[in-house]
Amino acid sequence: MAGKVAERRKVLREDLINIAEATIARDGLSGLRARDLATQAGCALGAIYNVFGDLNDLVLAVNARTFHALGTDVAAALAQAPQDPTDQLIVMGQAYHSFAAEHHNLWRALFDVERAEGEAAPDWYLAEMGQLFTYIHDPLASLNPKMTQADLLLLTKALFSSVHGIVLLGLDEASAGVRSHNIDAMISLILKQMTAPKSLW
Amino acid sequence: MAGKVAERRKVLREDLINIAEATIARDGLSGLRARDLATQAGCALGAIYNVFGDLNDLVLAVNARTFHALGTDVAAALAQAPQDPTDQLIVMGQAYHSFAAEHHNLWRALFDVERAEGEAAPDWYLAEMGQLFTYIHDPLASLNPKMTQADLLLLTKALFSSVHGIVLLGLDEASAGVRSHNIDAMISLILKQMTAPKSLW
DNA sequence: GTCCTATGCTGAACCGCGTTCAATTGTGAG
DNA sequence: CTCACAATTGAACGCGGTTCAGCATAGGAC
Repeated sequence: MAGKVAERRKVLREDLINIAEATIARDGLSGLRARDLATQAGCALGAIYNVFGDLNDLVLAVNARTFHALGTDVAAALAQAPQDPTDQLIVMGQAYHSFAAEHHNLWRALFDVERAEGEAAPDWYLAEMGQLFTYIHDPLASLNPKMTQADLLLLTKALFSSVHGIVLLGLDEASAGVRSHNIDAMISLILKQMTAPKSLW
Repeated sequence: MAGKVAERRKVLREDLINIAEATIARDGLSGLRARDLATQAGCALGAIYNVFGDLNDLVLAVNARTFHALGTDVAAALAQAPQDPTDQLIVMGQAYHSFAAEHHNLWRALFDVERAEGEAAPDWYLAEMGQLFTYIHDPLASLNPKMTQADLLLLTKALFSSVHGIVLLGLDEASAGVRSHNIDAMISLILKQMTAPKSLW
């Protein structure tokens, strides 16, 4: 039977991604153990390495899913948002925060995964990132019709990075009593002021 | 001889911190190995554990130094900055960027170190962080004399987080060709706009 | 059906690493 | 000098990712 092996591996691959996803969500990236994975998947320890080069590759597969889900959430928020570009940015920023808070361990794994020194980011990463940037770019472009592409790109990256930083540090101290609505307030504050008409351009 | 043991340990403690600092700076946090440390310090493997509870404690000691050096750099930049509060914020943000770029691995270790789930941050961390926040808070207060303390704190945290996010993501892709002056441009862009008079308060 | 070979699968073993603790060495009071 | 106690040592432990020699299986030839 042609492709029997390929199919078995495909099923195992999906199983392993599902289990790894659940494990990371529950215990964090450092809670992922090859032996536990094999036990839960009902496969041999070595079988993992027939499907993935190493555990890091498996984590990257989980991350691809996570990143895609993140993109979907942000897109859904954008679709329901008002027409006002500033509101759109705020809604997306808060959707980003919401996703990170609800899937904290999976979201952290996106950034905590080991990346080889000079290695280029995988295609799916660039594609998802590009999509997120487009969502941000478009409202900004409509707010600043005269801005050059280069400046728009800079602004896009700056705002994404700012929201990311606010969420990152905000969730880090979340256990220390920082309230979720404070994070949303900071996101809203930054985005409102950054899109306010007092233009510096 | 009184205190002979204590003195020997003190010297070893300093040696270990120095070696760990150099190792992290060269090879990153994951390049730190107990056996290498012992070899380089000319001590027994177990001796490390007479001085530090575990390797994480040693990393925290390195981080304390790094954080202090960061605070000193930012303070020095502030001291040489113009009187204009916005310029002061920009100079500090760029000093933060500069420190992170020049001591990338040590700076990353500040955030990559393992922190126990519910464990409170150590005192030195809170003290240094408070100092940094004061540097940011004061120019903001002079720019917004009518703002409440709570709002000022929110703005302070939001701006710190934003600059942190810009530097973090900027340096991550630094190998991928993002130029350092772009990071500075983003920092300047955010801080100028966020302190622009078009007040939302 | 039976044999045979090539291919896939398995899990015991390997290695590196943080950490421990029984055995050794050093210390200083009497 | 002696002794009791403390400090130091480094071999050994446990854990976890990864490998690979040996076993199982599939499927073609007859």
